[in-house]
Amino acid sequence: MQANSLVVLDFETTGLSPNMGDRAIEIGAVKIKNGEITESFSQLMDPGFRITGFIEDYTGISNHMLKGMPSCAQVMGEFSDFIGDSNLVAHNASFDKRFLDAELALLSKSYSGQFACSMLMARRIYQNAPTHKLGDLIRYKNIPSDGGFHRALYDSQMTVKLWLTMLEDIKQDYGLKDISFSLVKKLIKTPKKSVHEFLNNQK
DNA sequence: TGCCAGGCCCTCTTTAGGGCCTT
Repeated sequence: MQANSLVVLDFETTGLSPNMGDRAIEIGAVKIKNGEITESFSQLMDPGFRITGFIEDYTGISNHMLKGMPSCAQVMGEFSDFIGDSNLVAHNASFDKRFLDAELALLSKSYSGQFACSMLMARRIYQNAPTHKLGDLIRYKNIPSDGGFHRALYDSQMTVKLWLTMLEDIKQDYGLKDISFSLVKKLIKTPKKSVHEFLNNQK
């Protein structure tokens, strides 16, 4: 079982809204246990229609690359097995959750883990960062990267690094030995102006 | 071809509007 594991995931999609007919075209994910990367998942998938030039430019994923790739149903079925009962993290998780829920609903599948959002976390921990975009936060924290954002596995790998950096910063700044997923969920619900007080009370 | 959404969060707020994030 994977009760202690966390899956950090990122979708590339045909647009912003599954309610408007958008589909996933790539899923990238990294599984971590006790702060260590144990597995990864990366797969392009055919949404069943041509993607726009904007999405080709934005992601670097072309219609040519998607031709012959397995269907969303096949890939998401495999991804459902990958995530198991892990908790889930994504940057601006409300976006990735919408697509995960929509794709799995088409397969009559669901998942038992809970989502946490690295962007909402960063807005609380790094309140002075100029922006809370993933790429900008990576630069803000001087985390090594080659700047090749907007592919699913790469972005999920960068999100893992940001996530582990945030946990380490909290531990050091507030003298905490361990940070549970439930503590993270409470932190994300804490108003920004009360974050310092909240973390001080966790000792 | 060109267009689309939605949750969070702040403020000149809560009977609202707009920027930030994600593709």
